[in-house]
Amino acid sequence: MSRTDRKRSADTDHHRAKRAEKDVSEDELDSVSDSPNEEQEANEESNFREEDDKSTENSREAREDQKKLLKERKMKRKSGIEVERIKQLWEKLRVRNPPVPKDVRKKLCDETWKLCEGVIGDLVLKHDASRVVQTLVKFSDRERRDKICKELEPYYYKLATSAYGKYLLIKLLKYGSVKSRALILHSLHGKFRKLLTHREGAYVLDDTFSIYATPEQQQQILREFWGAKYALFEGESDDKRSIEEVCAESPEERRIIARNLGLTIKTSVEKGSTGFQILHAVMQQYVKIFEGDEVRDFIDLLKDQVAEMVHTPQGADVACTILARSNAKERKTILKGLKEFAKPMVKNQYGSMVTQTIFMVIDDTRMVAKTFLPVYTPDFIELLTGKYSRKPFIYLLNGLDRSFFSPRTIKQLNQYVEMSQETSKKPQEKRRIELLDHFIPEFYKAFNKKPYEVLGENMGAQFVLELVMNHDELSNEPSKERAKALQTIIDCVKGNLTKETHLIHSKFTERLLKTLIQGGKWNRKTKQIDSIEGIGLGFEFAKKFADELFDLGEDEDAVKMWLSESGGAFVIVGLVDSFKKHEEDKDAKKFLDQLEQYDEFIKDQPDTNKGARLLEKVMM
DNA sequence: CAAACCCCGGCTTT
DNA sequence: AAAGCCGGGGTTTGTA
Repeated sequence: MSRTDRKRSADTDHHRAKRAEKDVSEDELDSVSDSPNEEQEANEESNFREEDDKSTENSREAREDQKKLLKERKMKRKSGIEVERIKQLWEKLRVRNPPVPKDVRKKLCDETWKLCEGVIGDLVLKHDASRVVQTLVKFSDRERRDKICKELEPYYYKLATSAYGKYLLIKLLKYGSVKSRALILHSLHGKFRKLLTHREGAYVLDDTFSIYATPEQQQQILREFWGAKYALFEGESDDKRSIEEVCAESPEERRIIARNLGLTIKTSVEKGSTGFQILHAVMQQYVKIFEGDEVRDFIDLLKDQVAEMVHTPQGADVACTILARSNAKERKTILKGLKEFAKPMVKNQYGSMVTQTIFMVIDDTRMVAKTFLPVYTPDFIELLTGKYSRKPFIYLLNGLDRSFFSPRTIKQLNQYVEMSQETSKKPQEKRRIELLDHFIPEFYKAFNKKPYEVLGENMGAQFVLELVMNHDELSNEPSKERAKALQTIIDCVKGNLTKETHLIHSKFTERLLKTLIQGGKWNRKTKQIDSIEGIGLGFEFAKKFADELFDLGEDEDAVKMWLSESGGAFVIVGLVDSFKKHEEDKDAKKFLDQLEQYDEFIKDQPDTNKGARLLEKVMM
């Protein structure tokens, strides 16, 4: 039964219909098919039996069946009354609309608990009774939950692999204390590998691993996949070595571990479990130690489904590793499978790293551009301003600039590049430039489409700055596009500054303008500007800017307007700095002279206008 | 570039 | 289950 089926049957149930619709906290368990009745239960059990011994011969079958049926009836008589009573209580307990008053709920709970205590193990594998226990868990206090957990200790594997029991197990983990979670983990210990390949168990294990297990417990679980020898629980072994350490010590051990991991991965992937986070973690271990043919086989196994793992931390690491280590042909296949998901991938925290790794390690930049550009083009503005998605593009423009990438990230990305040495030949910088060559026209197109909106967004303005400041030697030198963009920027900041909507009021505008006027970013180390020459920035831009906005000092109102905004005044500071270096230019000189007239006006600015304060100093 | 700030997810508490 | 604290990462800011 699929999840949706389950939901549907739940929805049609008459009990359910009365329920408040918005109650989403309802656990999945409760949405298991409703209206349990004896027939269904009997069916369940007979199904179970059939599964257990399929080998029964026809002739003996009848007799065996009868025997079992009899036994079943007996069982029912023995604990049947209790089950009935428990279910009655549960019917009252589970009502949601109106909710059961607390005191009544407690009474019902206590009574249910009295009946359940000691027989929980018998209840949990029946689909209706297991729901009773779930509700009980939900409404119980810490102490009682712990007791339930303890009582179920021998049953957890069965629970995890049971279509009905698995929900109870998840619920126990969810509401359980740290201690009871450890208990459950411990009881499942030794069975993790079996669970991963089990239809129901894989879900339970994945949740357990990715949501409830502590980092130590995660390591513990993963070690079990190395091989039986390493499946020791805490206390049983103090071996805390990482997989690399163990494998570095003994080639023989490495071989065994690699075989175990490889086999597990292969089985799971072929079963269609590529999306499980725990599997990503197992793969992450594997790719740390695989070598030779193992690498080729692994890539071959996954090359069509990389998209399924780029959104988890471990999966992204695996994806980056195989991208780095695959050869040209393999990369082509991988990219083909990724194309369709390129947009969600680059927007994802981890997926954007994968995207950037693709940009950084693949020699065939033409193929990369051809694969991704068409997907990005319709939404470039969104992507350029996205928290994560902008990173790969910033990289293209500016390399691994430390003001955009943390040392940790830089190190990690460089490791992938390192790994790619065997299969990639071009210098990394060459790859970046080639790719940029393809991308830059699209960047400009995106900006031109909605310049005002892009500049209005902080991230957008930052990107535009990187864009126009880029001065790599590209084959189709985009100087025309750049000049046009610079003009567009000036056009966008024309107009009345006192208007709320003027760009000067959005945070980054002032920086953008000042940097362009200075002709480069301020370098704190060298205490000067890293100026970029020959692309129309610096003095050239400053003159143009002053000319278009202030008519080079002849338009008093415009100058005053800029001076009375702190942000605007900082921009003027930039102009003054720039013009002072070029006093031989008559326009520059004229502007400076004109500005002297505003001496008083600047002095009269309140202290909140920090830009004006600074301007006073610079003008002296 | 560094300090301040902010936002979010995870964890603890009631 | 809700509220609040904490730490990490990312962003903004300050104005050389």
